[in-house]
Amino acid sequence: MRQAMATRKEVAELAGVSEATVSRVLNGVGPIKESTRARVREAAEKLGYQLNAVAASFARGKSGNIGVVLPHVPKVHLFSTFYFSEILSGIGEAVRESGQGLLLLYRDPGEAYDYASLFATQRVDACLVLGASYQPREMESIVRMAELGLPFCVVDQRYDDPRIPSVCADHVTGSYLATKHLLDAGRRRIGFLNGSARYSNSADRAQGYRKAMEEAGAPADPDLIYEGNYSRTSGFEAASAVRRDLERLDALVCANDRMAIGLIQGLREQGCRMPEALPVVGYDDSDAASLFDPPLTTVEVPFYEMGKLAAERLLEGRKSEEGLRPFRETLSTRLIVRKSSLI
Amino acid sequence: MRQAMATRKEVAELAGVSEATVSRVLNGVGPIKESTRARVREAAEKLGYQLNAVAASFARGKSGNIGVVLPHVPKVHLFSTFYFSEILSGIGEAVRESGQGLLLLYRDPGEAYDYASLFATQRVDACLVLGASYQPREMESIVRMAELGLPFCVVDQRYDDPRIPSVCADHVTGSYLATKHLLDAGRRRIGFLNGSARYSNSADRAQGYRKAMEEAGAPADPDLIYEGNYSRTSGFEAASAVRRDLERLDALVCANDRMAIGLIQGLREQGCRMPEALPVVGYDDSDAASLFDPPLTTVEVPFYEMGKLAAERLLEGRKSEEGLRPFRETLSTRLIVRKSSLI
DNA sequence: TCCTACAATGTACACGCGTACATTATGACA
DNA sequence: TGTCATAATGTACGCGTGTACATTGTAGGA
Repeated sequence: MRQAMATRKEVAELAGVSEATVSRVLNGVGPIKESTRARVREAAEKLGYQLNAVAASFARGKSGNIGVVLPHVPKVHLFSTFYFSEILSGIGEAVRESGQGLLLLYRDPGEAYDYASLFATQRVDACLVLGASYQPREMESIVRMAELGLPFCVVDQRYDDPRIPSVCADHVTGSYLATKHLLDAGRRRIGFLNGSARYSNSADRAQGYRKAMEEAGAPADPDLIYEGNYSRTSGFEAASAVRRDLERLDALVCANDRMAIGLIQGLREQGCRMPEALPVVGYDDSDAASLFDPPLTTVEVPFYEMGKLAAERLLEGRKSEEGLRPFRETLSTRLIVRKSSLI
Repeated sequence: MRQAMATRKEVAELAGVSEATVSRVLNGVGPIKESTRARVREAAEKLGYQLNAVAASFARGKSGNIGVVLPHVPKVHLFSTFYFSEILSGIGEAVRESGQGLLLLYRDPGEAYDYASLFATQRVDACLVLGASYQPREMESIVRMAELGLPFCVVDQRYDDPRIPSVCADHVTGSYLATKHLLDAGRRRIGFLNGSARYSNSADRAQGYRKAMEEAGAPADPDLIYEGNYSRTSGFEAASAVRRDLERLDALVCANDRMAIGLIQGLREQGCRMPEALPVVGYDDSDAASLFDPPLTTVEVPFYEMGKLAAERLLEGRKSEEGLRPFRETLSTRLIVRKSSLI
């Protein structure tokens, strides 16, 4: 039942002009007499004609799509993760306003992903990389994109290479503030539950933590640094180790809220009263942070704004003549005090 | 610095074959001598040649993209909503496996959205509609798609028109179970905080609630039915009205967890002890439900599965010859009892 | 050896658009 | 009226595929 679309030729005939003129009217290009424009518009309307976006992309040599490359983690509902969902919301907002398409792409973390071919095959005109890590193959792929001068931006992952554009958050300060908050409350032996070390933002958090500890003259004890993977489950599992070290611990800083929640749940399961047994601070200020019992002291990170900014920068660059210059934006973070860190 | 891509012609020359053969090898079409296949592969590899996806789409007359149409609500971080994020995660999983592209599209709720033109312009080969409502203009647009026999599927919104394919959840039963749970606990005067009436899933919830009440011989009191918009804020605001009616209320069923949480927070702010003052049940079994204090009794809805199923059905239909036949799948819901509904 | 069937490959073109370049209309000005 | 700049439009072609159809190669049977 799908009716064949009217062709540009038919529109041209009906309006009594050439196909080129139809094209010009529909794209708002070049000088056109007002009467002609009206005739063409009318003819197109009457025939129900619409530009074929694929053909137009082809002729222009641009897909009109911005790609967002996401890690595919089996069994994880990626969009349901505060981190990704917020960043994506920001990206969505910016791209929506621009009229470009938003194409979602999955990559296997750790695998080499051929970003360049995304451009070679013209599936995207520019792309945003989320959840990137320091792993060699992943870095190579990204560096290669930079070498080719392709328009892209990495979100929340720092690389030393200055050619790699990125939008990050100041996790060093965020983590520093979280730790200092506990130190100011008189805690000295503060542990740290970090996420996977392969992300720069994990390293940054660790750095901020260490910095605060050193400044306070209570250097971080390596034995009190735990590693999870940012999942609630990993926090839950870390509870055993933390439980064992409980006598040597005054407080704990977690690299995200989910792990903090998992940890608290795990400790409770092991008979600890929380937060009395161990003040905890989270990180991200996710929805869960304020809803959880106890509400989490945490670090607010402008994920939405980061996504939006990254997309906007990319879209700007797309317009300007000689692509976009590499850039690095770092947005600030902020401590939010709630009950989980109080005795 | 962007190096020009090698052309199919060059590959053909290097391999000593025609362009058609190159195309056949790369698409795995038709019988090809093994030695030829190898030569072509090698040549393509050597030249770093890759099919131009846009050109291929153009030649095929298909974009290779599945569209997901989302409502754009200003200031709402759509992906950060349990409902959308779960459905999207499911869709993402199915589409990822299929090798199609996943194109995100925004529509203004209530406005007429020209779905048909999405196809006419070939931006998508099929599409999924999320967050659709009963509003006349929206319905018209969707019916029009059905009339044109376009491949699409509406998620979690029922229409009477049998030509409209959809994947829904059994909210009547879900809401029925939630209400019955309270009735079984001896509550009689049960109120209902619904979401916007323009969604069929709101109507279904209301119906399940009324059904349970009638069966129990305690017909729903219209005065005890409140309306929010599924946001936490709207739940918070509803607290005033509920507070006023507190003497006439034994318990309250909410149409989603966010509103339930907002309501409880609002009532607490007005000096009520919760859940003692009013047992509440939520709906969705979002992450927040189990984290909140008190943990919410709620109804589990397989949003992820719904998204996945809808996408799979669409992708199947794409393969089969004469498109997809209209279908309606209804997935079941399940009550989960926690503390918010206990005295 | 010739014929036939099918495998393997080549030839040629359409797909629908954007746009460089060519051409014609228009109006201002001398 | 003639000239010229510019507006307005037309002509023609390329973009890189997929694929229908034509052609050639090959093997097996009569």
